[in-house]
Amino acid sequence: MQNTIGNLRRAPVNVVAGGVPALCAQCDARHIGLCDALPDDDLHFLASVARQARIEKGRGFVTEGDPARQFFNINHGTAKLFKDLPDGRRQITGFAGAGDFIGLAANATYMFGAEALETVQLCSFDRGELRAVFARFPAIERRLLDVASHELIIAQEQMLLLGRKTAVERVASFLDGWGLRVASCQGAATRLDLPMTRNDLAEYLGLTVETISRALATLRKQGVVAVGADHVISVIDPARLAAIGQAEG
Amino acid sequence: MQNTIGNLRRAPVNVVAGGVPALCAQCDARHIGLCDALPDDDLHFLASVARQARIEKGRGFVTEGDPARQFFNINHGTAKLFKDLPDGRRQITGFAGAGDFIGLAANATYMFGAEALETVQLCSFDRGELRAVFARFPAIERRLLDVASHELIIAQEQMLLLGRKTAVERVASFLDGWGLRVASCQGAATRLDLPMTRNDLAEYLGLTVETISRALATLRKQGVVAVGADHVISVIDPARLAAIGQAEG
DNA sequence: CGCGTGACTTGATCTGGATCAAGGTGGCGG
DNA sequence: CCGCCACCTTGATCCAGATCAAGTCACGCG
Repeated sequence: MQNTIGNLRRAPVNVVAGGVPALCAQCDARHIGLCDALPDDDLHFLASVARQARIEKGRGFVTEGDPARQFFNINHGTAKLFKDLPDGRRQITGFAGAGDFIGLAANATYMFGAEALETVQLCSFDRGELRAVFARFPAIERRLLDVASHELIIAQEQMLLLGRKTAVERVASFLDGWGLRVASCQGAATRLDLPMTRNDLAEYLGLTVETISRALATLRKQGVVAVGADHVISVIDPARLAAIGQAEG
Repeated sequence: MQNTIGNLRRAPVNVVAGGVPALCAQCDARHIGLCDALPDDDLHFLASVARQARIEKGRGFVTEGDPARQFFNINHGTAKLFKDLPDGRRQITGFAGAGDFIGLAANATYMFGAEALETVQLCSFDRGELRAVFARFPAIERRLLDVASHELIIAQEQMLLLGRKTAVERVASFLDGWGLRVASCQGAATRLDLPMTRNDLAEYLGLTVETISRALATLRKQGVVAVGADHVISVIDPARLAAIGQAEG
């Protein structure tokens, strides 16, 4: 239950003349997620209540059960969100990347844990101060409702996956979904650069590492993907991958 | 993709002097869910944009893929929400009862199907008109964000269940959760009156009917529950049930 | 350079829950 | 009253994925 963020600091609100706050200028999420709902001017107000932090790879920054004092918005990097059972079984409930909001699914205490898969940069907002932000910018609250609704859709998709899909279907679904995710930022990518280990994948898809490995081998033998070194997976046949993931194949 | 609601009608806004709209008077959800966020006066405005409908047991009223034109708020009865795979595999993503809101997890089209488990009464709101409601009552939008956040917590809990729990743990989790749910309305109940069949349960918990039956038999033999006729299950040892569901036992 | 360690793969075996099969029970229409 | 049908239970067998086991590979470190 220790404070997992040591290096929080009040964000400096340096303003480039006529531009966006320095804090936001090189933020990967400037034009997605929360902040895109605001004109540049209002962004200054938001930046003034934000603190920026850098989380090293492998470091946890949310502990399930801790009082939920802050929201987070990821600027750069990827984190995993998870829930554990007392005996160590773990379910990763999602991966959060640039623009993603962490902390919606919380009441008094966090109902999940979070850990950086790679070095993560994020903005954190005090939950109390956020009330003030809502009052001033109803657009943000509306945006949050949209975000939450979308997360609900993703969550239901994941329940279908966990409850009903086979191992190969789960892996295909994941790769297809991850492809769409990066495609929405960059162009349609054939080369996926995954930030997570096979073990993370297993904990996300409700399987074991060995089964992930075998499912990837199956997809490779079918000529659907090519498995490279260092977490790189190339999609050879995107249509087939999608079909398998949707259980149409 | 046919319209599954045949008997929608414009709700009459009969006002009992100094009271709540007649539409809302005997609504089970009057003091939970959406409407509790409003004083009686404002309720009239809300009622004026609501249509009330009655869905017979076993009747579907949302079809995945249909254009998402309305939100629903259940007044009475229970419905199941689900997602299907092309080959017929089904995952029930949740059960919605009085006060529960249906339609958050949708964008242009519904991303799930819904069907009444017992005769259901509900209010439906046109999504367009709801914009106007938001503008007039920001409290509702805030409430919806709370609702969505809470649903997100439930969804993550369910992912943990589907991805990592054993059959007996899943059934225990469900019974424990259902017990808490009815306890929050009525007092702590030892006698659970379930509206769904064993098959629904299986589709909710990612199992088969047979496994549900066996898991209940196990819990019965352990003296944790008693299985009665007609969907009645009595909780003999609530603490033990909760422990098994949380995988602490 | 050798050694230790963490991530991954592949093979052999085991097992929890699925599938297949056979009743039991109760409501309901004729 | 009977026969049908939907729902549930219990038993026998099967199998997808877990578990156990053994390597391979890349990398950091003394």
